[in-house]
Amino acid sequence: MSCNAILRENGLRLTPQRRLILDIVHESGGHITGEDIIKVVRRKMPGVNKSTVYRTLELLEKLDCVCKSGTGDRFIYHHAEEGHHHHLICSKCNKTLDCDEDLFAPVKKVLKAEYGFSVDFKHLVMNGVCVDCQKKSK
Amino acid sequence: MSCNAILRENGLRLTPQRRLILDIVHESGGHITGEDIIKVVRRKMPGVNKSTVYRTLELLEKLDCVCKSGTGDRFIYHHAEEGHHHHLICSKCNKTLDCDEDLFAPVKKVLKAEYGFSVDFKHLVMNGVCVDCQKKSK
DNA sequence: TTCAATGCAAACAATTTGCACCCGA
DNA sequence: TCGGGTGCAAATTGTTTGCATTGAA
Repeated sequence: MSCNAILRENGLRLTPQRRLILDIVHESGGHITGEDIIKVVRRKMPGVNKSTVYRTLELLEKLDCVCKSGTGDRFIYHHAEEGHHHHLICSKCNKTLDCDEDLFAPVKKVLKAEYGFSVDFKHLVMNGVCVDCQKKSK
Repeated sequence: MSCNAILRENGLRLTPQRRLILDIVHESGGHITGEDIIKVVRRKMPGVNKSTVYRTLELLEKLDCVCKSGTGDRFIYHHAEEGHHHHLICSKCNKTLDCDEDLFAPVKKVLKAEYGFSVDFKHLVMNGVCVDCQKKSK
């Protein structure tokens, strides 16, 4: 179901601001920080307030239109439709990569079996060093 | 090498404050947030300032005596000596659990092979629901 | 006497909240 | 006209920084 439909279903509207924010998250490909969303918003639709951005993100998260994860010092958002994937963030160049969630299926199983913990693997952020930066540092 | 030794080696001192903070991180078993450290400090040694706490943590991290990981909205610290383990944080009760890092060895390998990404698995924080809360919600 | 160490207050950054106005169904 | 939606400013939260004082080697 589209975000628009989800909104309507809850008696909410797809305002230009919400449309914009939704688009930005979408266009980001993988994921994007709240701060960066605000930057883009300021460029594309000046006058839109950051509180609107955060409120919209909160709303969209509640409606499962976007996912929110923590990267250590801030939050990142990504489109829920794009399926669950994990985030690889290069600590050298800050570039980000996504990887498939299936990779973690075995781990998930073990955690459940051995620790009784059912992990929410929608929200996994990993730091490390990407290929390019590894080459550079040689 | 003990933290004390590491400090001395760098011409630094193991002051009562540092000793206390080190102890708190140690006693926390798994890991503890900066805020919680401050709370315990206030109880055990009132008058010690939070800036001292954070500065000490920063120092201890630089000296590899403690590790710092981020959960999105805050940081958690744990003793470096206790080896690298990952953190399971229950999103219902906020209880935390640690799991072994070996669990992720296969994943690490795949990420390296398929994405060329060398993950730093010292700092992994996972959200989910713990056994107890799963029972409760039934 | 020197410089590491601390307390205090103020700065910070990212995010959240209170409030009043506005506008569309 | 009712309440969803927004902008604005101020509040919060966790953490960091600047600065002057203190105290141990």
